[in-house]
Amino acid sequence: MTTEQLIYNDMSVKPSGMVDHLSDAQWAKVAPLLTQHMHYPPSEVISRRGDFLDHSLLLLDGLIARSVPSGQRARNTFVALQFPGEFVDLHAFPLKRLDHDVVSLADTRVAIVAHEPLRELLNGDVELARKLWLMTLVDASIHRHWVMRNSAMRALARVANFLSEFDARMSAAFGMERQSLPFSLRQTDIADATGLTSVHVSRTLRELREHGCCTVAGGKLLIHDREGLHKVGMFEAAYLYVPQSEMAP
Amino acid sequence: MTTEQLIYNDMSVKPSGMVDHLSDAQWAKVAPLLTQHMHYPPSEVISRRGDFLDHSLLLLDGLIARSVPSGQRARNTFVALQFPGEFVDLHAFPLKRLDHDVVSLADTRVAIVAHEPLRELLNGDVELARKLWLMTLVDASIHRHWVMRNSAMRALARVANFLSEFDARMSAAFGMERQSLPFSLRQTDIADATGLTSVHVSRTLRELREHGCCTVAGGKLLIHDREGLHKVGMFEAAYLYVPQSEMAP
DNA sequence: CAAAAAATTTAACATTTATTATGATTTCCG
DNA sequence: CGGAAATCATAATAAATGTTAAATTTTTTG
Repeated sequence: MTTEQLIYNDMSVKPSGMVDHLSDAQWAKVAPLLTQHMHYPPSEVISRRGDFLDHSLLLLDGLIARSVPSGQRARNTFVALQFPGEFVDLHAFPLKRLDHDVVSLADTRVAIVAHEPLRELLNGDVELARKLWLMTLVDASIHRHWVMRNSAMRALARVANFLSEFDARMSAAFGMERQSLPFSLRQTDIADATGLTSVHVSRTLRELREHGCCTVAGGKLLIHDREGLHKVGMFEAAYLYVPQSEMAP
Repeated sequence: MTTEQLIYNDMSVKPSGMVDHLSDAQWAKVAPLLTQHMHYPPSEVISRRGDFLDHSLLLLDGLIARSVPSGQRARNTFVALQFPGEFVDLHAFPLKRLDHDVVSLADTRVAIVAHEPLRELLNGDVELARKLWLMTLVDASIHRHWVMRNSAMRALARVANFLSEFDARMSAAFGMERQSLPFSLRQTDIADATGLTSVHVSRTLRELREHGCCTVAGGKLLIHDREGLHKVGMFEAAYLYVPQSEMAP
């Protein structure tokens, strides 16, 4: 509940990740709005469903889930994850009312963008407004993929696809692929994201491990065979619309 | 494949439905861009995944599915439905590349909005641009609900919730609630939308019928007990962001 | 470091949903 | 109108996943 409040001033370096859809010039216009930063420990509810927001968040570091009450089970359902370099709830700028909780899943730093100055800025820059629109549409594309994944894929492929997405988006955030990734999700979190039970997630992760694809343990995701993982999960990254400059530096 | 091409000119009356988020003055600006109309029979692929679009569609009449290849089963997965009064693929305006097919599920009429004049219009009207942005964000909110529904609800609740959404969005399109709705979906379409098999959809519809909630037959959805249907499906309409003026005339 | 709490693993069993197949019904079309 | 095709209903069976519970491991905290 208690949050450390800091004032950073150097946002001059554009973070890697989704925000790289912005040109350097565009980033230079947005960065001055990001003066206030917040820090949250894991499992903190940052904003609540139903809240009317006058600001949005840019995730700088850590991991955030967008979570709704689950249909029938006791737990929640994650409808989205956000990675460093992504806006968390930019949709609240036009939409105002939040339809999901925003929850930290790791030690998390965010920068705050107040809607009022953002409105001023976008009123004067149609191109920039369209870029931010685009970034919310990438979120929507990812939502659609989640619908497909959780509706039409079996547990093994589902978890493999989910971990592939995690890997791809972390790669975008880092600006490079890695064999070992920080992975702060518990198995119950994977369950909430994939619509499985944590017991079945455990079984499924064992299977992926035995296939030689990857290992989830000790807060790390180890990718042993990226190509194999993608194959099991039928993963194709197009739906992520990862900015080109990041993936081909 | 063959499509009848008509020229209507009277778009002066704003359709009911999602597009009612626009004020009358805003509609008056958009309507002149909607001069070209198209008509499609059921099960026509209107646009294909991967296409680069220079236009978007406003659905006037009928029903449209946004469909992607299914993870492992033979069939497709529907990631969205669009109802009359809704834009079908407005996201293609900023995003350009389509990540799903657009398929008619009934006799369908659409109006075409070319992106070029739309860009001109929106460059000069920040408020209108923000409204269109908002309408794509309502789509995203519905996507999130579909993630939850298909991830966390059991078959009976899932189908009940799906039919409740169908009813609510048709009500918005009609401008009123009805006890009997045109329903051009086959059971395989319900299956594609809910991530179930058509066999299981058949069982589930029988159950809903025996509960006295609703009947799907002969191209109609008969709502016998709307409240009961909502209860079985745990349906709450907030995520649809239905414009107020429509539902409380 | 030790105790407590949390997370993971595993197993046995229950339930839900998928699969396959067949017959009945409805819709389409000549 | 009648035959063909599509859709729907149902049943039997199989497979996937959920549930419960207990043992183990890991992490957190005093």
